[in-house]
Amino acid sequence: MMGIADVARLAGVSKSTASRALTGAGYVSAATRERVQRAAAELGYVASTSAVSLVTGRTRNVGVVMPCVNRWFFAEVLEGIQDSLLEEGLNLTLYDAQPGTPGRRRIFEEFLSRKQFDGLIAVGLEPEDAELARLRRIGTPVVSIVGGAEGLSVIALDDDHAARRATDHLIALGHRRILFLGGGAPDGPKVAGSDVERARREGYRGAMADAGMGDLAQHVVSSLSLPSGYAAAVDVLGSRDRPTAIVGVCDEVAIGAIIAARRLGIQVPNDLSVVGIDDHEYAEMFALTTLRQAPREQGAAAVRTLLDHLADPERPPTVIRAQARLVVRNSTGPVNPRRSAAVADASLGRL
Amino acid sequence: MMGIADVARLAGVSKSTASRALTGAGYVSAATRERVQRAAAELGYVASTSAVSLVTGRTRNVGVVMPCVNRWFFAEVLEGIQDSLLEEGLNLTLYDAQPGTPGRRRIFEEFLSRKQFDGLIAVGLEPEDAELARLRRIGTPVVSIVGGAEGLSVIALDDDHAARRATDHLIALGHRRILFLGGGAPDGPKVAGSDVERARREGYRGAMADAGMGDLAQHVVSSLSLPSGYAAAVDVLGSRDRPTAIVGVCDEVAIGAIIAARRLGIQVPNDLSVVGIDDHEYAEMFALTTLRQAPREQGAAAVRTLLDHLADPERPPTVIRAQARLVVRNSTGPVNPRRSAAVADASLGRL
DNA sequence: TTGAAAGCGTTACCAG
DNA sequence: CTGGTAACGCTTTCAA
Repeated sequence: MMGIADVARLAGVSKSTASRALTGAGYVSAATRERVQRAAAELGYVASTSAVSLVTGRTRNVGVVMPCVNRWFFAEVLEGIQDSLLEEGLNLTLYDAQPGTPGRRRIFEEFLSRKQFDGLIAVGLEPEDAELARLRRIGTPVVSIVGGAEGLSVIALDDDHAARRATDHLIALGHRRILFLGGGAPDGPKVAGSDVERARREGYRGAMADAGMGDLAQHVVSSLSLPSGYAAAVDVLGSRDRPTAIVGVCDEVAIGAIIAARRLGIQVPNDLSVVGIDDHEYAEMFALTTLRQAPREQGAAAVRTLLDHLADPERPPTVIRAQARLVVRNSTGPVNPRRSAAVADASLGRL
Repeated sequence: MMGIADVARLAGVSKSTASRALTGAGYVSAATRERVQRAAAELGYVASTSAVSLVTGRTRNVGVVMPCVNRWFFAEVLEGIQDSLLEEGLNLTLYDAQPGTPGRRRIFEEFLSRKQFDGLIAVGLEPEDAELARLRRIGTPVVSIVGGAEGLSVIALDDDHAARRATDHLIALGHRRILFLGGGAPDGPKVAGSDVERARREGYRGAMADAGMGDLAQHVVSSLSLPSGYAAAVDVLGSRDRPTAIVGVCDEVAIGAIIAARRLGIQVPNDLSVVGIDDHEYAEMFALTTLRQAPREQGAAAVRTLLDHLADPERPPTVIRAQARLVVRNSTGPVNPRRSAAVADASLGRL
């Protein structure tokens, strides 16, 4: 095991000088620095992280907690975080805290209090009270993506606004029978993403109400996944008085609806308009109109914010709430008068 | 900052005794242990990881390197690893080493040599020679998932075998015009997954050759993603002399082909059979016949193997090569005689 | 069964 | 600009 002592000896200087030369802190003559660096390179010396951390109090390590990594949004955020961290020479310790698992409990009770990192990024966590309490007591800065909490810095999408714009877009195209697809049952059990889903549903409702169509608002339950969106849409679209437009709680659900429509012979966008929220990697393939959020950039922003907090511990928490941009593709179009009429007929029981 | 000294003081014992009581190593009377633990709990004491690592030489931390986290397979493997690690009370440090990025270079040149972890799991890395050399010199055990290398323990799928079985399944159904969809151009640039793709293509070719249909073997390029599979399949299926069956290099590509077929009005499985490799989360929704690999379990197995190496450093490397199991759903069926004839006609130029 | 003391490999402080 | 020395917080001999 090669230590800085070996480097110092080879370079013919003291440990202190070697340390200064290598870390760049403090005065060292150019010649000495050169000599020490050469020696270190020759020996393949790498400083022991534990020793450095022990004495400096910094781990050069950032913790990331998220409820899963196998969903598009989370994976993207994670890559965004990783990229930024790498640039700063910081390590990423991952905690995959799936709700309701013993692993999650352990993460909150043991791992997070180990102070193995200089700061923490929590993504879409929707922590319970006990968990939130632990988060606060961590002692290092915490930045939250998606969800927020008093006293933490937050990077999030304005979900209400996104859903509102999605709905408004459909309304502007003349749609009235607009369905909101996705999210849990109004008083079902709490699952990952349910806060987000609720906010989006509220946005949808708000837009409908503002357009004087509050009584037409309709919500069908679906998990935030493509197969689930597909299954739910098959049910919904099978009925005679089906909607002319669907707001998907997220792109995967919206795409599920498009696939369902195709299978049932319903033309998109002629007979059915579909809009999502995300701008998922599949959105383009399905020509999905959607509200773009940029998860990678959210990840990068979280790292920046965290770094700011690290540099100045007194810095008050900040909240960034981004507005999604509408990306119009080909899954939405003006309401089809024929279908519309047929629907009207159907609803009057004449067909 | 509370140290073990504070715990010791409160419990009225020495640091050594406190340490023994807390770590469980060495003799401590039950009464003392009780007292120390109570004191620790009262103070909310948590041992400093860096201090412990410094003295024990163990970080209780496992590194995981993969070329991306936003693809199904990798995300699943990652969750499998995380679950197992959590159970063992080990931390996971993630390195997302996307090929060709400066980040990747940095990971190999700086991070991996920091010895911040007790062991490393490399997933689908396909390292270049220089990278592999670094991997070997890490000094901690390395377990590889997917790819392998002399001297490392490996957990992998038998890709050749999987593709063979996929192809045999189609042959047994009477198909002759079977296309292999996916993977890079034979001598294109090296991209993530290209070794895997090559092995699967070989398996396909082998099966075709063994059935005396080697000259019918046909390969169309596609990236390992759903949109890419879709686009490639649209091209392929648009032509009059299209295949009656497709082997997708992975499920996403296969599903892309199914979606393409539907769009073109081609019935699956009546007019086209499609088989994939993976058993992706969407496979069931598309009734995709596929060869199941279990990435979570591969992750778990890698952790087990790594732990074995940690427990016994002399343990020679092991290689586990799993055989995928055929899961028959509804995307494959007997070749349709009518279409088959039409194709034969077309190929003779009579249509 | 317990305590004192010696490190683990660095950085940081203080003289020189 | 450089070298000695004291931490950093813990585990681990070694004696008692």
